Amino acid sequence: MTQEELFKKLIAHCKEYGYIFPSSEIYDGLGAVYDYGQNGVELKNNIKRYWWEAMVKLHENIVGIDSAIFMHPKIWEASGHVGAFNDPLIDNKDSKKRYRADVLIEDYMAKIEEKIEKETSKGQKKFGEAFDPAQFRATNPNVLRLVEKIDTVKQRMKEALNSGDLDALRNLIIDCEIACPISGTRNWTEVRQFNLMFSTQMGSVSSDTNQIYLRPETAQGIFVNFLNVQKTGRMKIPFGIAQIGKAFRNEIVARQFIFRMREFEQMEMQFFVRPGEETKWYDYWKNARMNWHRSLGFGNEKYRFHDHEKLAHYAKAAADVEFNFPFGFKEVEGIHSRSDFDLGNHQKFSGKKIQYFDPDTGENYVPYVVETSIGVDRMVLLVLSASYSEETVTKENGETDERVVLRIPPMLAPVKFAVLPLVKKDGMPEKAREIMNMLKFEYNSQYDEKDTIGKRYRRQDAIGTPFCITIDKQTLDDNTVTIRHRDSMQQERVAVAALAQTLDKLVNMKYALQNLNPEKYK
RNA sequence: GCGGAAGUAGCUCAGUCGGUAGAGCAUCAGCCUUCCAAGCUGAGGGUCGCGAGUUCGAACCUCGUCUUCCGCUCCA
Repeated sequence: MTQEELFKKLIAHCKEYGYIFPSSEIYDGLGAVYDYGQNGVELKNNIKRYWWEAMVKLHENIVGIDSAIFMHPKIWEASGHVGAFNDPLIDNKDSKKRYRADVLIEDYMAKIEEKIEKETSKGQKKFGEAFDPAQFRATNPNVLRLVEKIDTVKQRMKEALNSGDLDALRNLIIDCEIACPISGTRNWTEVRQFNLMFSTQMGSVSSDTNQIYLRPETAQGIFVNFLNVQKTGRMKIPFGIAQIGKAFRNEIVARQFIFRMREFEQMEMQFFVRPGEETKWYDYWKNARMNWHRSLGFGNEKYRFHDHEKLAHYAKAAADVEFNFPFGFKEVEGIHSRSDFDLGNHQKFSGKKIQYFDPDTGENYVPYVVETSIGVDRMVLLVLSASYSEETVTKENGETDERVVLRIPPMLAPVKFAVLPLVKKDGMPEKAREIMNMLKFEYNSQYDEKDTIGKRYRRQDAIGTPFCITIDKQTLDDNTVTIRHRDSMQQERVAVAALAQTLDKLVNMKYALQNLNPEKYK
């Protein structure tokens, strides 16, 4: 089976077993939007809790917030999103290639620059040692014409971009006779504005509404609350603020199931450090976050770092944690050294002083930021694609059979165990209910008495339930049950009195968290 | 947005020459019950993606449209 087939099967499995449904399905769906079903929401919540506890609970100097999705429009100017998330795009009808209109024009101008260089070097040859490039450029008619052309184009582009006049931008491309580098033709579509931020209006009277954006990242909610948290929480640098929340991006093409969605959830932690110490903390968090990922036990070889060479507008250094998805190594988390870009810009745009007085050094400064930012939905997909497996099992009579099993780490599994009476008679269902009632306050569980026991085991395998508690005749005699393990299919017999404790060891998240304890690395 | 493919029951699919829709699995109820699915009986479930057109008659032919998947383009 190819990876592509496997991925398709996984998507079908997610729908069939209540993990993920296409949004608005009865209305034919809504592109790149998905809903989490009864099992998906449990998995997602468990992932979020594992992250939150690893960050906030285990670190004395990290606290959480939950900021609003709506934010002051100026924030997105300060963050650089208004500038960087607005692209005028144009397609070549022959090659089917899409370009940023402003980039096409810039490339065109760069070519003219090259021509000027050529002219200049020609002049150099002609005049030899006495050649003065500045003088040449100011007088040579060819160069002057080219310079004038650049100035005109630059001016027209600036006007078009500033006024948002897309037709003017297209006319400029036509007038410059810019051709597609692939097809070589000048058969262009209209220029269209792609704004990656969703917008809406705030204020009910239409004449004085403000356009506001749905946040394209959660980080800014942390930055604008930096002073609030630092002061009210008496936080001392270095410290972090964590947040889990929805963000929205109007992706041009959103694909690959829940990997790239228009509405998605992020888990972000901004760590504020003393300038000059950012590299130390950047390395620390790269390490800490990789350990968190590896603790899930999917195999270290499935993860790798990808260090960015081309950096985003805010970044000084950036690395992705990549996971080997069915469609290749892809980013699940980013660790970024953001310098004082964000706090500095908010200081500038808001006019409010955003600084920290460091009692150790006696200095006032704008802290530097090291960010860890992970996609919740990508984590869900990671866990599901790493867990999904189709196995051949050999029966007692030698025949083979297929089973589909989600090997989700027990602490993340939506349903921790199922309680199953071996048969639906002789008081077994009653006994099973009794056990169920005893345990249901601790864990998510299911009761099932329909169909044969083997079929019920397979049903639980398919949703990833790690343990099945089976009540049989012996239970009624000596008050013991069997625990059937999902991965090995092995059974062990346990006294009902010891059941709660036994299960706790198997499914409680705290044991994994103990292994991540930052104190251990001090 | 462009190109390609596909939309029939919850799922996988069949449906001949145009003649009012079928199977298996799944679900539900009952029976039986032997610790690794597919024993027996019965039941529910579909405006054939949507809209026009051709026709006495359309799941099937024609046109349009929507959606999904794959590729291209973009990606903080």
